[in-house]
Amino acid sequence: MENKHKLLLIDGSSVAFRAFFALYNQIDRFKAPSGLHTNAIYGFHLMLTNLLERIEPSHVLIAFDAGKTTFRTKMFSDYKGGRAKTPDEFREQIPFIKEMIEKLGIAHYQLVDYEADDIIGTLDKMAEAPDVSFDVTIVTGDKDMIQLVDSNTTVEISKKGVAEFEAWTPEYLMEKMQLTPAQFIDLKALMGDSSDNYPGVTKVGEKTALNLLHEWGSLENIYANVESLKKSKMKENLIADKEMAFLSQTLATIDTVSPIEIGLDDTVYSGPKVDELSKFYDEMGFSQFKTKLNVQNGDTSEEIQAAAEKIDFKVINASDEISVDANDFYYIEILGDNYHKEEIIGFAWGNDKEVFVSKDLSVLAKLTLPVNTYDYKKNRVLLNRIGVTATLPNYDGMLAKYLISTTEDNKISTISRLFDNGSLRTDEEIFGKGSKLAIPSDEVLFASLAHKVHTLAVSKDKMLDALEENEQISLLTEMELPLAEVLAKMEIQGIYANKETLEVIGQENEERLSVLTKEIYDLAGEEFNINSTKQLGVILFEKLNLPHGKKTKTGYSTAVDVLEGLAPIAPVVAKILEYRQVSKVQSTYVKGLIPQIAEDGKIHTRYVQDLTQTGRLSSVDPNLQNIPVRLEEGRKIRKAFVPSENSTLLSSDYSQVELRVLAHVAQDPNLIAAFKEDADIHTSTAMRVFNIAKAEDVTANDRRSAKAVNFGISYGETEYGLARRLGIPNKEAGTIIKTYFERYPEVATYIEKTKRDAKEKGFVSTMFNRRRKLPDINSRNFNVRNGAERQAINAPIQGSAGDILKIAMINLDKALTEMKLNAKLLLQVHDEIILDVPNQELDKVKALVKTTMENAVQLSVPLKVDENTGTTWYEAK
DNA sequence: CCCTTCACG
DNA sequence: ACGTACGTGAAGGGA
Repeated sequence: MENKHKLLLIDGSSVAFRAFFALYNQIDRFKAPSGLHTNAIYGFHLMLTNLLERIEPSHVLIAFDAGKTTFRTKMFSDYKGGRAKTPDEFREQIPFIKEMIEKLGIAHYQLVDYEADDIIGTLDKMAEAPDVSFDVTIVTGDKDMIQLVDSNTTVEISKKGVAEFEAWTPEYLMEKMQLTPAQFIDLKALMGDSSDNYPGVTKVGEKTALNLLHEWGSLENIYANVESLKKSKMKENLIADKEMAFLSQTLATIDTVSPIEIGLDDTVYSGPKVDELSKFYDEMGFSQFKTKLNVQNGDTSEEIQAAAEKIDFKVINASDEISVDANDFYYIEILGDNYHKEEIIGFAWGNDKEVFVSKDLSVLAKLTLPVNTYDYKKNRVLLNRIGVTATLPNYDGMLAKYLISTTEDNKISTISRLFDNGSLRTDEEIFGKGSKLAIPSDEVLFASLAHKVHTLAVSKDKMLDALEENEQISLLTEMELPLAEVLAKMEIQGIYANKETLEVIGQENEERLSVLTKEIYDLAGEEFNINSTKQLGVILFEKLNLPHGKKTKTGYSTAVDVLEGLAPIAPVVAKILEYRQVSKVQSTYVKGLIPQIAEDGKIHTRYVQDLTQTGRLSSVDPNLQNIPVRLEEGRKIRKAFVPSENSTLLSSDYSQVELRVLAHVAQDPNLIAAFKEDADIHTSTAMRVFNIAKAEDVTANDRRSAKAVNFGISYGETEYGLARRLGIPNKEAGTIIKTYFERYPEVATYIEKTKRDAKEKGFVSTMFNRRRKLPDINSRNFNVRNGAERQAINAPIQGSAGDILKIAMINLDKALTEMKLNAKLLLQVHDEIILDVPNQELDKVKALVKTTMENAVQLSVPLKVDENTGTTWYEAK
């Protein structure tokens, strides 16, 4: 096969500008030793690295604007006029960006009288000549270059930060705006461009321009038919501004035959000039890039150490005396994440002054604890596997970092960056990733372990200060740390899963799937891969010509709601829906779970304690928080989950806990009253919103609507969303929401206050001071901002409910121990816990779980717990 | 590796 | 003028 070349063309001026503003809020952090600001240089580098890794181009060119005046200013003197002066902090960085580009082995170019766009357009056309045929990716900060997209040119526009781009292709342009690339020029001709400062046609914005183009196809055709437009202000404007429209069209058109003096051969990507680049990084103070560069070029560990920071350590063997102090940290390394299966490959302990490392497990067993940790739960499980019981410390670096901020991950390398000097290399750098994951040499491994312990020790005080500042100390010591112990025990305990039961279900599924497959092939008139949405789309919407609803960015959507609409008119669709259901159960829950059953006949999930934005847990490897329940089809899977001998499964769940939390935090009298009366909350809302006097007069449909509103409110639902969900007109949904807020006025006040608070402080909190930062809450982008507002409304509710169950679990574990009961907590599913209870303890434990959960905290409304028991999880629900 | 789909609260 | 509910994890397809 022909090896296709890939050309990456970057609008350096606009990307640099984007980079500058992406890191503008941290401008003071980015300073070279010389005092030069480096945020744009750094951000530009990040973007570049990201693009080079993702696109793997063979050729790259970065084009810059040459100066203020261009051939366009000669045509229209106001072109790009009226722009705010570029900040000095930005301008001073441009020469360094160019220097960096050269050292990275990338070509850059600018041309007097022309813009970067024209250079890129010209090279793009050269790269499309039949004898060369490159794949071209153009990267820029604004939409002007969308006109260049075609079958082998993609335009990526920087969206957010330094890593997010929106990729424009002809298909995407058609889907988003129903325009061809050439029409995009006419769009700008009509609507003008405020940043390039040409006006287009008076009063014509994007919407009107799109309507005109959809109707007439081109600017020329609009004017050819302008007289046939019905009399309106718009028609007058079009006629009056005709000249400006065509001038704008010319200004908007990129010159693809500009007189550039370079060719494609000059854009070959040669790769970094390591020594020069390394020196440049020193000048800029980019220690992380330097470390990475050294690693990529296979330097010995010694040199890596020199580039990073050398942490001294002592290697300890089984026969050595060891010393450990309660203020020390310890850290245990495994390859990958699954601490139920992976072997310990080394460990370290110590403090910011001295660190010890070892690979000898007998040494690990001698470490008498408590000692500060990083991911206590992991250590507790790993030590348990070698017969050692870990002791809970008062501080855990991972949990502390998670509580301080959920915006980033909580890796030690991230802690190093945020709370130390950032010299710690990432695990990916040390161990590789994917298929290349491997244990490094002892030398590298030990250095890395020592550095981790050092980082944890150095960062502890700063992180405690941050927790103190946030009033989160007790959240760490009284919630997350004790919970880590409870979760560790649950994970170690595991839940029995019956392989035979799963196999029987699997057998039945296979038979059904093979029948369904045949039926679908028959109805479709051909064989195809039913699991492929792409192939399915072709069958349904091209071959069978069914009406397609929404489209995804890759093709037709075949999601359930779309298919459900088609089922009545095409029998094959009903079969496909049934196939999907069975196939989901088969692949994820039968085929997926069987290999997860360990030798002890149990499944041991891992709860991720430091991930969610709201404070909930998540469950992985396997996920036991999404075992089917809603449809009988999948619910059968629960028959495979069983208690230990002479025991029963007990499932206890909070009833409407999030709405109760809402009632409490909002202090809404009507909502509180409803819960105090133990009313059916959805019926109660229906009565209030639809003005129904008696509960028995509430129809099923009223209740369904009320239920949708009750849930929607805590997610910040909009009128449009509710209308769609209920299949009613927007206006009607609007009335329902409006009435809801009249009946529950304090809920309305609470939501407004929460949004205001979030905008002011940049974060929201749960009842227990857990925080969620909302960096987008003041975004100028309507969608992004609205999204953040919904998160602001939801996070305190979902998060407080999560915190409440965490408290209940800690209290319950304690009570079970104190009462010397043998019942064991097995699983947690957000508002529900599942226990394995010896039959003779059942009554006692049932009552204990209920009271413990209902009294975890005192709210203005009662907490209510429902319970179910059974000899399988299927029955206990 | 990203996208889509679908399982749960 | 813009798209649409919050929070997750896993599997399969296809580049």
